[in-house]
Amino acid sequence: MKADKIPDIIVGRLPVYLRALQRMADNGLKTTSSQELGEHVGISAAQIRKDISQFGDFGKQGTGYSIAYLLDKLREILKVDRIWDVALVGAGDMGHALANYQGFENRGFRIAMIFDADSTKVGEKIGEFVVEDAEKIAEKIKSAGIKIAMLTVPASAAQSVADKLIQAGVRAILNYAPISLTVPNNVKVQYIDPSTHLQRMTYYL
Amino acid sequence: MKADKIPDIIVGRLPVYLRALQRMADNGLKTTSSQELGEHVGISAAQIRKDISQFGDFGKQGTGYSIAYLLDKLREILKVDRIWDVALVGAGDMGHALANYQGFENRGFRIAMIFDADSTKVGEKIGEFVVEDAEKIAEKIKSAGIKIAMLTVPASAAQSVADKLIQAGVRAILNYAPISLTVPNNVKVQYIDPSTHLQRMTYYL
DNA sequence: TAGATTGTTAATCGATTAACAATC
DNA sequence: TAGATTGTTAATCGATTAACAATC
Repeated sequence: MKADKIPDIIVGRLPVYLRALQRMADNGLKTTSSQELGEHVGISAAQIRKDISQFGDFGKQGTGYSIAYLLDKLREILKVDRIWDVALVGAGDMGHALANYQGFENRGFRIAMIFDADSTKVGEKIGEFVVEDAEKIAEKIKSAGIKIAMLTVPASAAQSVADKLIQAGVRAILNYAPISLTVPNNVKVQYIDPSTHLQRMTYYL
Repeated sequence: MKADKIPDIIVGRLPVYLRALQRMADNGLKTTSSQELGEHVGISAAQIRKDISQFGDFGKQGTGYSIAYLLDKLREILKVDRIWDVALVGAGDMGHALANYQGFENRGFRIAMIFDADSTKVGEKIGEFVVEDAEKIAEKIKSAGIKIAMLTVPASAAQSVADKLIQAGVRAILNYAPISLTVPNNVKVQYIDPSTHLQRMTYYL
């Protein structure tokens, strides 16, 4: 069955399924079951079947799911059956690590430009890119039609940079700055803050 | 009221409250309300009151919460009223960025040792640390009593390194490798995979 | 005191699980 | 055909919200 409005929590699990399936495909596997996929990602088979069935009937009774077919479908659903240009703002250590990161390849993303507000960093070469002046964010992002940005600036600058990005048309922000951003509800934010993630585990130690 | 078993989803929000409160304190604020805190972090006031009240009566009718007091309590609850030694495995770009990251200070963590399996990296100085041979993980982590590790190794090595870490006593893993880990249920894992996080947003573009 | 805001209850809403007919 | 596994339903479980008495 196809539902109209898919809960965020389900959408959030799809990339995890996608990643596991990509790995299975790399290992030469052709089919899998909700049971097997569930064991890989630590989610119940029932939930995986329910999640996937929100988008269509992609499996076959008796044999499970064709990995290649389900990969195609998930990529299409998540709109990563294309390559998205991503802007990176902040050319510090984290920005450098992301700029050199190979893990965006084949996952739907490509860093297209890097900005920094620090004039000593502007002009620096990082891989194939030259760091551009943060003053040019609005102009460059608008003319390139970029919708996705990664933010690796200090917390004190994050909100104002986010505002500028959104103003320029960005609709998805991956925020590495350790601060909650306030954004309009047509803009999505995901947070990566290692300290916060670690603090989610210390409670249980 | 104090509940015995706190849902994971509530524990997961506490670090976000903690971070916002720390910021308020840095800005010189003395008290806040569930309403105000909620606006900062994008969560309803009712939910914040409910979450916090699981652990005790930390607020005052009419005036709200003392920021300093609530900070103390949250740090205590999350067990970050101390400094945890953390092992970092993987001295690539991401490992370097984390080794140089200033954001663990005052959040309860300190990197204590860095490992890599690549013999050309062993001995390298990163900040105040010298990269140690991954062969020594078991021995060093056990003798230091380390419970927390960050994993920035390739996906292909992540599971076997995780197994070694757990064997040596690690109970919390922050995994930067783009792969789901299988761990016993007395071990916690948090995942940081920029591609996965980005894919959670493209659905909505 | 009057106003503000908590902690808590009950109602609502949403997510997960278990079970199984359908069917490959 | 016999065995396996899906998609879906209904039941259960859990989380969020709204409302308000208590009280600072």
